[in-house]
Amino acid sequence: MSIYCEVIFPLPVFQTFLYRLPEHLEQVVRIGSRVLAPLGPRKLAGYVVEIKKLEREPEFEVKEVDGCEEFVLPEKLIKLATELSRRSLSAPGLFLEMAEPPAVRQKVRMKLAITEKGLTELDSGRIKGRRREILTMLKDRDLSPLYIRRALKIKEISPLVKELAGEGLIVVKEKKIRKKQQTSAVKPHFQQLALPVWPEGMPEPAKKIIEALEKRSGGSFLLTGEFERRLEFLKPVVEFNSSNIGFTLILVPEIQRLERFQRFQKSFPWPAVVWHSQLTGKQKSETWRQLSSGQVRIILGTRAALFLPLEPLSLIIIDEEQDENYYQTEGPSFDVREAASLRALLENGLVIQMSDCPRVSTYFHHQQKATVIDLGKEEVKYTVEFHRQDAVKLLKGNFGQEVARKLEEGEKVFFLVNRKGYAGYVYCPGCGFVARCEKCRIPLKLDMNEGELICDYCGMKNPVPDSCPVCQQKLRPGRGKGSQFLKEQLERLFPGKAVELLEEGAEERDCRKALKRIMAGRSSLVVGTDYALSRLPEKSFSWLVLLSPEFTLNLPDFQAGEKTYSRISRARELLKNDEKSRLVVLTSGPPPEMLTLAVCGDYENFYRREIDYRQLLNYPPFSSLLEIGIEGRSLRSSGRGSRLLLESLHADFPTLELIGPKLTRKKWKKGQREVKLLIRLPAAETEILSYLIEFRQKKPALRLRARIFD
DNA sequence: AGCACGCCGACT
DNA sequence: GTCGGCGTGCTC
Repeated sequence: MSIYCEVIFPLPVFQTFLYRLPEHLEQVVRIGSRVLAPLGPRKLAGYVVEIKKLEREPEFEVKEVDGCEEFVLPEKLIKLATELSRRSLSAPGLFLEMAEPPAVRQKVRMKLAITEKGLTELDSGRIKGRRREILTMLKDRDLSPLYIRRALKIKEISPLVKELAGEGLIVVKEKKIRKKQQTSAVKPHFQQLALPVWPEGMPEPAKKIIEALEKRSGGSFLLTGEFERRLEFLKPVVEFNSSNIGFTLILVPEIQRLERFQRFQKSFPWPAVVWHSQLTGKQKSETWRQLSSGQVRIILGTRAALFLPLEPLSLIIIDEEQDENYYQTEGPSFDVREAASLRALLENGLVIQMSDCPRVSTYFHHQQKATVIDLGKEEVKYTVEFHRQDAVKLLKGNFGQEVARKLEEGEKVFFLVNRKGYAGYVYCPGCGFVARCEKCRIPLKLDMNEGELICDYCGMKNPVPDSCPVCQQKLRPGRGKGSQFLKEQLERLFPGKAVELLEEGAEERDCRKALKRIMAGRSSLVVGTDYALSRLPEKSFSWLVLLSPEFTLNLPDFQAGEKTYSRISRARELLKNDEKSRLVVLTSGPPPEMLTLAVCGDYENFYRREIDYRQLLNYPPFSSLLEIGIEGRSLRSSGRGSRLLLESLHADFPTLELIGPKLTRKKWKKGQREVKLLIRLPAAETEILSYLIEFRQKKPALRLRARIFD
């Protein structure tokens, strides 16, 4: 009787595939083995999740596994992927892919070449249209299909390639890029020190954590307070864990945040490594080798590091737990904080979350469990002032002269703005016409760098019309000025001073250059959006000007308050905390109390207000919300899908409270839109999740995404 | 994801 | 008529 195995492929599908194991692999393949198997016309690498015997042959034709690699994925990571898939409604294979060691994936480079027959046919003039264009391109040199596709703007190239190859007009040359380094089958492993290290002179809460680590009883703590104090507190804890218990993983929300840990990392006697998705193949292989050597005990990284096969992973530290980057929307969407807790649970490990402005729910839950450790913060020394005035008007008066004086003293000023581009819209002063996107119907944003009108929804770029299409008057930029406008005004008001603009869309290289100029003091005026917040060095500005920071407060989002607080909190980090420094807030109306609390870093009072509001409106943590994203192949199909889902939810869960639906846009996939539903969850979340999984099976063309707030 | 199949409008 | 676009369904 043969032995079979179920295989999961890194595809956006929710099924396992059954294969027969050839005899010579029966003893080799294990759960977690990376195997090569035929799927349709192609061969794919997947992971074995089950090995079994069958009473009788299944009805469908079963193919045989083709080969097996040495690498075996730990079962815990398979469990993690499965569980994350269940909660997020993303395909499990996509999570498994994240756990892949470097250099296992073999890349194949495809090149197309024209044949003799192709050349004669081309000369004969019998070939027309697209086919002719492709052959003409190939006359000079071999090209990859991707290159041709882009050059000729063809949507689907593979049928064309197949056709031409079938007629013998071109040949497909496949070149396997050989693996530079074979990943060792040795997984990262942990070596306990011969002599346990017991740190001395620890504060009481640290002892509590160490006890939990030693017992391997799991659990979680929330560390609040100033960053340096957090590190100081963590040092003996990490030292204890890393010498006696297991690996320590420090997670940061984005790559830029790794830098802050450099010094911390070096304060330990063991080599620490960094792991994130931007490492090159070579760097990954090298890091993997270091991990396999058993010397490394501390890993610093982004979400990608969460899937490293570290055993035992006894401590996961999550830095800046409030950071929105922890919710990944690209690829398989999931919450890194949730995944970290799951991973810790599988490893009997402990989680420490850190932040000086934790999410309201996080703070609430930890307060209930008495696991908040507050290390206190620095006293605010800078002065805070509010103005109800337009930035440019303000700068033209006394305020501008003070800024000029500051600049003469060699100090730096940072302006935080909400809006990219030059103006939010352009209009005709004669008839009131506003230029809009033809597809999305929203006003187009004026971008001076591009010299174009850009749609914020679909990313479509349009040339700026010379005049109003209705009455032929000259169009003007409207109110709601953006970063480019402010930069232009600053350059005019402070002639001779370089103004740097830091916002998304700039080349990473240009950004680095700008940062260098700022650091060197060659540029002292900086305009930036949120993009700048994570890149600018801490405590390097003596003036911080926030332009309409209340803007985000009014977004239709129950988390608007905490998001605004966290944004301001992050901006405050850039400000030098001394008597000479100033934080200036420009609002259009009277400043909401929330802002006053945020600019002073008064978390306690912010929290008290916010938690009252949440209770009043029955938002998390007092209820659970389920966010469902529905993405179809077009807006129409997502809309249809969302209505269908709504109806069926209403029918099967009559008491369910629905908030939504609404449209969301995704910047990274221009033009694609998803419909978002928000549901107030009854106690049993599993029930509704299984319901959604069933719904997905009935409507496979829709991509569902689930996220739970509680 | 890739690929095939099938439907539909717009062109040599 | 048929070419190319797009929606749907399948892969052990």
